[in-house]
Amino acid sequence: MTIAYNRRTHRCGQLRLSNVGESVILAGWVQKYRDHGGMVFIDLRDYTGVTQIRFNPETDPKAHTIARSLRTEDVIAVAGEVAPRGENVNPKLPTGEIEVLGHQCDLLSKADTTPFEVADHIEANEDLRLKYRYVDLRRPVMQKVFRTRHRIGKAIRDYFDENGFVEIETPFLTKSTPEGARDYLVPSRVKRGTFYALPQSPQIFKQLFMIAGFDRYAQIVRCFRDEDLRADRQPEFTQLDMEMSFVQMEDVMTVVEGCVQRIFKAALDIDVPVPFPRISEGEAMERFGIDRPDTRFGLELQDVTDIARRCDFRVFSEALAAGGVVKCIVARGGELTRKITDGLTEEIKGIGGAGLPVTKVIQGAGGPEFSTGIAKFIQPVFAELCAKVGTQVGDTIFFMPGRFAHVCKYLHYVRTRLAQIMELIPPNRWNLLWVVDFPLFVWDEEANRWFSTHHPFTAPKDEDLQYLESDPGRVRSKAYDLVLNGTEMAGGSIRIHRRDVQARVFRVLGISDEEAHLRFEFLMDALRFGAPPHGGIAFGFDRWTMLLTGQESLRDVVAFPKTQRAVCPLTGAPAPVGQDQLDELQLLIKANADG
RNA sequence: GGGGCCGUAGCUCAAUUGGUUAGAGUACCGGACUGUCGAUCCGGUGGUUGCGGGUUCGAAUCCCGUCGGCCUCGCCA
Repeated sequence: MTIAYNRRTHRCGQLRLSNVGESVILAGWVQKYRDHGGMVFIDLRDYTGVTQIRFNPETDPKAHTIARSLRTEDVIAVAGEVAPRGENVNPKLPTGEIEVLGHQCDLLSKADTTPFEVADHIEANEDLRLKYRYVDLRRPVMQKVFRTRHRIGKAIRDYFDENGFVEIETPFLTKSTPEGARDYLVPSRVKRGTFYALPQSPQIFKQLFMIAGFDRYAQIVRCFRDEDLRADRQPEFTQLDMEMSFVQMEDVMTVVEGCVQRIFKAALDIDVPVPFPRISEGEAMERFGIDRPDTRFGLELQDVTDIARRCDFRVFSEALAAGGVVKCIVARGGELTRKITDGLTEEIKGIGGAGLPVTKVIQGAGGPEFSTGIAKFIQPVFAELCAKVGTQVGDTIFFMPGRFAHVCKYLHYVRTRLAQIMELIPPNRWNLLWVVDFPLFVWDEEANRWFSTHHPFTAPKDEDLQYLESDPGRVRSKAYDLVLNGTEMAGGSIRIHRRDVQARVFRVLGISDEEAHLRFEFLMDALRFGAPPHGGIAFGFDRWTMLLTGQESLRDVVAFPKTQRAVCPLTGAPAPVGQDQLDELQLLIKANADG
C-alpha cells in the first residue's frame, strides 16, 4: 500500500516535542542523507523547513532499503511516528528536538544531480540559477523572498480595499504614447501594419477611471519598458498603481503614508512614523546633489562658489567664468588615504568627470593648514573656507567646480561612495521622505526642447500657471516622489483635469494640437465630459520587495527574470518564430541589421 | 552604442605567469560503518579549458575575432 501523500498530516517545519507519539505523514524533497550502514538519516525539506527522518533496518527493513537509495532532491513521502531525540537534539533546527521514525517510505520522484545545491549560501552563476530557476526557487531564502512579496501585495490590497479603493484591470494591448521609454510592440494580425504597445504604466486609464466616477482605484499591475536593464531594472516590472478623485497633494500623501506603514508591518513587523519628512527638489539638489537623497548619513554638499571666486586656481575660475558653481563635501576624520582619494578621482573620470580636486586639513608648523592636492591654490582662503564649511584637522575636502547639474551628479557620486568607504550608513535604518516642488519641465539641450519632469499629465501649481508660456522653467508641479534610503520608491502627482490646461502643456512640450489629437484624443475628449480633480501615485512593487527583503538585485525578487540582454535563460525567450506566423502578421524580417 | 570584470570537471575554484599526464573541495558512483545532523573512512568516474582562428617546438595562459554572464555610462516621461 502506498502512502497517501495527499493526506499530509504536517509540513516539514512544524513538528515539535508536543507531537511526540503521533503518527504522521510528511512529503518533500531529500535535503541530505546520512547513511550509517545501519541507521539512515534523511533530512526532509519543504517550504516550511526540515525534519529529520530516521530509518531503522531492524524495525522497518523495507523502508530502510528505500531510504538507503535516496539522493539529494528526490521527492518522497514518509509515514512514521514522531519521537524525541533524547541526547541527540539538534539546536540548529526548529524541529531539532524531534525526529520521525520512518516506518514507510515511498519514492515519488527520482532526481538527477541538480546543477547546483539547494541551499541558501550557494555561489552558482546567476545565469545557471535562472536556467534552472525552479531549483533555485526551492532554496529557503528564495521561498522567503517570494512569500514576503506575497504578504506585501496582500497588505497593499487589504489596505486599499479598507479605504474604499476598487481594483480594476487595465489593458495590456494598448496604444503607443510619445515621450517616455521605448515601447514593446505587438503586431496586429487583423489590422495590417498596425501595432499595439504594452503599457509603460496604466497612467491614462486610471485617469479615465476617475473621470468615470470610480473615485478611488488601485491596481497591482505589470508594466513594460523596452530599455537597457540594470540590477534594479527589468523590462517587465510590477507597479502598485493608484488614483483618487477630489484630492489635493496632501490627501494622496497621507493615504500613501498609511499604505507604507502597512507594508513595513507586513514585511518586517516595523512601525514607521508618519508623516514622512518633506524636502523640495531644489533643496535636495543643493544639499545632496540628487532629487532622491539618502538621508541616513551626512556628507552634505556645501556651496563655496563665493570663496572659490577669490582663488587663483584655473580649474575654479574657468568653471565660474562659464557660469558654474563650486561645491564641496567635507569628509570628517583622517582615515582617507591617498589611495582612496586617487581611486575616487579615477571613478569620477570613469563617469565622465574631469577630475576631483581634493585637499586635507593638517596640523602644520604654524597651525592648521591645507595639505596635498590643490592645497597651494586655496591656502590663501584657508580661514574663510574652514569657517564656512566647518573643517577640523584631519578632514578631507572634495571640491567640484562646473555647471550646477554636473557638480550635483559628481558630488552625489562622491557622497555615496564616501558613505560606503567610511561605513557611515547605519544598518536597519529606513529613512522615508517626500520630495516635492519639482519643476514641471526640464530643458533638454540636445533635443532643444522642454520635456516633462514626470509626465505630460502632471498638474502645474496653481500659482505658477501664469508662467506656463512665458517662463516654463519656473513652473513647479503638483508632483511628489517618495524616497527610501536614497531610492525612488514611488512617484505621483495631481493630474491636469482641465482640457485647456492640458492643451497648453502639450504646446509647451512641442506636441502639436494635431499630434495631441492623434495620440491622446480619448483623454482630451474625456476631459471635456466632466473630469473631477484627481491625482495618484505609482509604487515600484519589485523595488519595495527588493529593499524590504534585503536583496541586491531585482532579479532576486522576480520569479522568472530576464538577463541583462533581456533574455529569459529558462524559456529562451525571445526566440524566432516560424515563417507561417510572420506571414499571418504580414511581417518581413530585414536581412541584416544594416538592411 | 561606450567602459570594466568574468567564462577551466555537474557546481565552486586552482594550475608556480608559455612547459611533462590540467588539480582540489563538493556533488555523483562503489564499498565500510547503528545516533548522525557540513556525518566519517576507503576507492572510483568525471575535462571540446565558452566557441573559431592565429603566434609558438609547445597555449587554459599571448594575439585577433566571436558568443554568453555580471557591473556601469548613455537610455529609463
